[in-house]
Amino acid sequence: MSNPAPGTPPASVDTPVCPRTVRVLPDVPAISREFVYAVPGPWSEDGRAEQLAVGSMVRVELSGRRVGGWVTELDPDVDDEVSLRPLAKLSGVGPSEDVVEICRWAAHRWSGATSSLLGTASPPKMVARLSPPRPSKPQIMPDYDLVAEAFADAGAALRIPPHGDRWPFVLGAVAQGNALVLVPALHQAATLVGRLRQRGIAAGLYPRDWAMGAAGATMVGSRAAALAPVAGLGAVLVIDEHDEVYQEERAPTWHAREIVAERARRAGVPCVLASPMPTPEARHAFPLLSVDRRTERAAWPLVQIVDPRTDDAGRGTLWTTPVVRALQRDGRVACVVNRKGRSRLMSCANCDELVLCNECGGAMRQDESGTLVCASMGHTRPLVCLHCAGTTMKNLRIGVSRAREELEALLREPVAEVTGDTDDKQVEQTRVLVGTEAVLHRASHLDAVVFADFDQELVAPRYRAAEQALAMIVRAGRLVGPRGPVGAGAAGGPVVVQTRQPSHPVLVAAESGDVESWARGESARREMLGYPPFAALAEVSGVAAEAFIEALGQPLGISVQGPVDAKWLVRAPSPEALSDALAAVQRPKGRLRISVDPLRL
DNA sequence: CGGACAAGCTGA
DNA sequence: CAGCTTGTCCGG
Repeated sequence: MSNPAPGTPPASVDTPVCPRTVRVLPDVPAISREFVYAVPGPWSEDGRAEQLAVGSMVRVELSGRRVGGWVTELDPDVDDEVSLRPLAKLSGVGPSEDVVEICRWAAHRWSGATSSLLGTASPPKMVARLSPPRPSKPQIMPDYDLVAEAFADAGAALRIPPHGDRWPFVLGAVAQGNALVLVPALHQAATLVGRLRQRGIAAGLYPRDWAMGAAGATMVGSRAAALAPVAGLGAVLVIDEHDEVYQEERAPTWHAREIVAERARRAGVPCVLASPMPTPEARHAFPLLSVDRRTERAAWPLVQIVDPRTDDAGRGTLWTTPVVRALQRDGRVACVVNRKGRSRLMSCANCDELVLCNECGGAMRQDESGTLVCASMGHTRPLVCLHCAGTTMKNLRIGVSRAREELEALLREPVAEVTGDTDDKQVEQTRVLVGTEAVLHRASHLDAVVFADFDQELVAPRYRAAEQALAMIVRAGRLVGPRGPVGAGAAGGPVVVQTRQPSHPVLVAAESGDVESWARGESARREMLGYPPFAALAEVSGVAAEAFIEALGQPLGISVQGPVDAKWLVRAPSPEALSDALAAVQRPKGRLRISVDPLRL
């Protein structure tokens, strides 16, 4: 697909529309200015001028050196055409015009450089020309009312349980035309592409098959695929939209789900956000649809809650009797012991109740003077147990290494510690694995998963702690299988959760396979506390942060908190209000990092 | 970003 | 005051 030049005068009759000048955004991180270059005369003769389109990748001379860049406008208004330098090279086909526009929108939305988004939207290897699209077999819509309903209007937040079948919805998406399908991991995307091709559907993997999408095909990929070219886009589907991998962690901290939702809106096609636990963001943007309750419940894992306060034998160690018993049964098991973050968790030495903030529910720790301070909001209270008035607390934090040693002694068999650099062979050969959350990414097909200290997750000083905790149970549940026989598969093993908060909404949701009441509560809480999607946040840090905050001032509706650890928090009632306010500030010199709606906060 | 150029610092 | 470092500006 070569874009016709928009806004070119209708004048010259038969001559092909060839731009004489183009505006170019250089691919240099620190440069956000665009520059106008002349299209070299000979390019009109050899057809290169004709190929120029918004998004085209070119090389230009910029202050004495050659840099890459993207064409952002054809025949822009310019004062003196004479002094323009010529384009140095036409490198290849680039992002389509709609994607260039989306990159501009996203750069503003997440207060970052357009060039960084265009880089993600560009082919990994230069593409000289697009080949004509492969024919895609006409699709038969799956005979399933929910699929039809999901893709009927603007889209939906679609609740499918951890072991629910997403394939009918993939077929539903491709039945609308060329689809954009996002999955959390690239290997899942590759599998999906294979399945689609078996069905005779023209599908490509992003970024590898960039040119296929540009020519016209269904595109499947992970986060980066949000910026894939898809000529003839008919529908968008995001699988497991709750997964955190959809947000870029480097600034600009763009979110694939938000980008594809905006693309779908602009293209007037449906956008379906599927997940076992639709996020407040998805539920805020789209109507909620769900499979029926009975099907949903059966496709959740079996979740067993163990409260260490009721297990005398377990006092003082991480491993309670029910957990040890579960681990002694046959089969492969993984234990998650999380020591991430600095949330040192304490419990009362007398009654074993957790030491939590009575104002916000977050974990508390002792400061130098012995006073309890909550990590999230900074509330303080004296060192007294609210439950039994005890004044002696014990530290619950335990490292993975010690947990492994304890477990090995209890089970009298080898236990492998899984870290980032444990080799796969060892992971495969050992029956019992211990590690941080990473163990859930490394292992496959387990017979049980144990969360040894789930309270660390539930009370972590992050506003998304509960959501992240539930997502972990979903991940574990996928490794052990569904609680009830689903289709041909047998019932799977348990996800065992050790917690001192057995009635926490996240655990009630996981245990019952019904996340609705948790989700409503979570949305209400976010709205009340002013967190996304009901408000927008930006974390501003770096040496230039102070000057930036000073220049920002106090625009109406914008609040500024901090500095805490040399970081400021800017809060606005909406993403638009936030990005407009941030964009209005003249950027001071020096390093500045702006994280919009950061995950860890 | 990286080159150009200006202003500031140093040593003979 | 040459020779060098450091800072600031700007690119078509």
